[in-house]
Amino acid sequence: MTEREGVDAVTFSALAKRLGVSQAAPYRHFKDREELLAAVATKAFREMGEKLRQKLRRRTKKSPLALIAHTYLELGLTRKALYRLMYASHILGRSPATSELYRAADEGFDLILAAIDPALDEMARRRFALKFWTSLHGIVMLAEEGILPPKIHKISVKELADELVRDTEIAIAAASRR
Amino acid sequence: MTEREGVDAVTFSALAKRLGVSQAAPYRHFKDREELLAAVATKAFREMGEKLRQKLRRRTKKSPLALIAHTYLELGLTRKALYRLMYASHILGRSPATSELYRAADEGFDLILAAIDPALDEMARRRFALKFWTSLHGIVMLAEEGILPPKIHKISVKELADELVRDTEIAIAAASRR
DNA sequence: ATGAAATGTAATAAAGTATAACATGGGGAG
DNA sequence: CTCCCCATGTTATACTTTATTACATTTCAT
Repeated sequence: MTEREGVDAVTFSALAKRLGVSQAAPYRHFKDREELLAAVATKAFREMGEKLRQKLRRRTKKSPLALIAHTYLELGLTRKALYRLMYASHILGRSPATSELYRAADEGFDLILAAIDPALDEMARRRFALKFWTSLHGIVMLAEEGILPPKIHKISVKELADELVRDTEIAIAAASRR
Repeated sequence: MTEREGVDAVTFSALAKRLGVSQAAPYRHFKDREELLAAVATKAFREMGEKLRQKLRRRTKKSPLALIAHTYLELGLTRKALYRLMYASHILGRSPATSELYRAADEGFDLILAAIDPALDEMARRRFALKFWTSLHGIVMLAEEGILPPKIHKISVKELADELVRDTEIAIAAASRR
């Protein structure tokens, strides 16, 4: 391992060196690496939530779902390691710190939920939100993997996300009409 | 780190111990950990492809897409670490070994593609396949995360996957009719 | 001002990665 | 058949990182 990248580069050693403190100092603030990473991930969720809420408040011409999709996509593609960490429960484990993380993540889900026609019954809304979220996550993950490089299969990632938004909105509209 | 799990538990040390050889022996077979993991992931893709092809050959009453969805889901939920590794390009890096991996992964995509009405034009088929794949991947990942525990949000993972299959099939049928 | 809590340090044990130098056994070329 | 080369294995070693322990110092609330 000559040089580490992404999450692997976040070590107590590196952190300590950057802060100009001893290697053991960070242990005064985080029980172990897991807790450190959980804190980072939680913060990331909160910040994304905040960013999303801001964007949603000053309503543009974009639909809420489109706004959400684009924000997820941007974060996922520009800060790959961070996005990945946010969903890396196997790294984050199940420390007490993690329950906070799940709360933060749930707030993200709530934002999606809020973007769906409140006239629909609760169950249908959850269903749509869940489908949207999982699908979006799948797009971001595979794109980020490089398994969906920008143009492979002749379809761009953004196009794919936009299509997801459109499909979802059409389905919601159809369900609302009934 | 008292005890490691998942991919982190796959170390040259552990491997050597299990095989009853010296710690350095595995380096004769794999350049480094990355290469070892890439090999494991590639094998997993191949095996899943094989399993899928088998299942698809002896046609049951299940539709091909349902078969694919259920297989992905099962692998993702019963062999979490492995499934995750398969899509962990940040771990697998970009060694020569990895291009093989991408080829293996692509074959998976081709299986999905083959399950979509060949009467449709190529572009539409790719689009459907891609949407289906990303969506399925999102469901599996989030389920595996524990972010979608079996019953959270009152919707089970399997239900979600089945809904994806249904939606996709309906959309394909609609597109074919035109 | 003082004593406890918070924060920092040095020292060290335990794992793991990776490489180098050296050993050996089996199979193919002659 | 013999020789030697290569695949495979070994020991030893350097380095990195995690994590803990025992000890020091700063801070700040009473």
